Amino acid sequence: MAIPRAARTQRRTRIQEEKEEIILEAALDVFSVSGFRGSTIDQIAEVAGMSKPNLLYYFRTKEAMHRALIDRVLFTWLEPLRAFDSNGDPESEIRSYIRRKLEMARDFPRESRLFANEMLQGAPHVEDELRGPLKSLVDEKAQVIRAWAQAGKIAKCDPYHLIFSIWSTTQHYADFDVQVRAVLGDEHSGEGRFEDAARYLEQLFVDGLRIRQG
Amino acid sequence: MAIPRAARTQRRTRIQEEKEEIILEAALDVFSVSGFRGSTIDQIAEVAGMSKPNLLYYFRTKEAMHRALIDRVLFTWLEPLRAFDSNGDPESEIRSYIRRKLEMARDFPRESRLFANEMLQGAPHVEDELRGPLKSLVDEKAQVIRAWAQAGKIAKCDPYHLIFSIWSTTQHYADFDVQVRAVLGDEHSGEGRFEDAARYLEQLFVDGLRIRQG
DNA sequence: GGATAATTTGACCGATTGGTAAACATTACA
DNA sequence: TGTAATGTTTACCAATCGGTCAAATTATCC
Repeated sequence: MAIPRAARTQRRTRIQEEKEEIILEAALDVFSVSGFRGSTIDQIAEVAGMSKPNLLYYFRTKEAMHRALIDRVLFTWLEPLRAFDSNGDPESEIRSYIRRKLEMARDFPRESRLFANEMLQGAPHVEDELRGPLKSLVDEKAQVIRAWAQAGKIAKCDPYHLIFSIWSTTQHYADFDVQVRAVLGDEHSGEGRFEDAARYLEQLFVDGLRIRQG
Repeated sequence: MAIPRAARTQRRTRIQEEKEEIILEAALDVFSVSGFRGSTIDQIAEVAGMSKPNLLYYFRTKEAMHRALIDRVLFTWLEPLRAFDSNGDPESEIRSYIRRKLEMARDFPRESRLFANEMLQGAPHVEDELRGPLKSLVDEKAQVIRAWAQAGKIAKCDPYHLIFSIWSTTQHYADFDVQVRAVLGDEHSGEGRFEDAARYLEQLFVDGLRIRQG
């Protein structure tokens, strides 16, 4: 008789590892587009190429699948901020943080959209993680930025809103990809748009628009 | 016998105006959180305080409701960009554009989320509007910005990515509101956060972070 | 006030939803 | 190679989905 997944205590078999990977991959495809409520187990099963009861053998509910996915994404999603080095040079740290976040938007757009979907719905499944680990990490890095500002290395500015603005500008290229492509037109919506975005954003954050009064 | 709404040609009655307004208001509540697929007519009917068949008397399908809502939101959503004055002073135009967009994120977060939801799903219902009217408007304003750059009034920069960055940074406070509140903590997530954001963003766009090499 | 048009609702439909039961197939391991 | 554990599928369930219909109710206008 099959043992329900949650009750298993022994280490996972090869098949379990493989299949769970396939399922989460398919779930990412579906959840990232339609959100939790808008996605169905049948859709995920079809993308994964297996039967619905087979999915439910590995994840007992739709919510468990979403949970596993969100947990994994949430961890890797904060990798660039964790890599933000307090001892580094302010300019190069901010530049490379922007670059890394932009690369993630380019290489992992589904992960970005999954997260965005969850935020739009009011983060019903991850609010604890936001108030806990996320807030702690941001608090820590905000202190670093504040110290830089007080040392005169960068302009005085609210470090939290600085982080928000880096998040939003970079993730925009994943979450609003359709809009970006539509506005840029077919000519400029190739992969080169990430180069252009990187160049623009680095300039924006380092120099601003250097507006001169007419 | 009742005449289906779409076939009516005479002017709308008072009741029609009122009820359609109530329905769209309720639909905005629901669609903005759960997206099109994740929302149900029953949910909207409950929020609107009327029976499901009554909703369907005014809007023949769920899609028609969403359509009417998106059309209206799309128009008002571009109001600030339309108000962007080519003959104005670059600094004050950009400043007030940021301010206006931020006010919209504060005062109309549901509209922002409705739009974000549609983008995340690949804009299946509005891609034409993006490639048509939206692109035209952005093209026009991008030309203005480009002219300012060439006249040396602002730094040379990609005007499209400039517009994207204003969109993303401002709308972030509506779309990712839960995250912003979670990170800022209960103390700083009152309405004052929009003042802080406005101050930070205006500084960012005008001066950048004015990073000085150590 | 009565006729007519507009509005509202309860009952219902077939399709789809998340999830289950149990039979069947495959794998791991002695 | 046998057998017990693991993995897979078909058939199915109750609940919910978008939407229809006809009857009942209300507003409008003469």
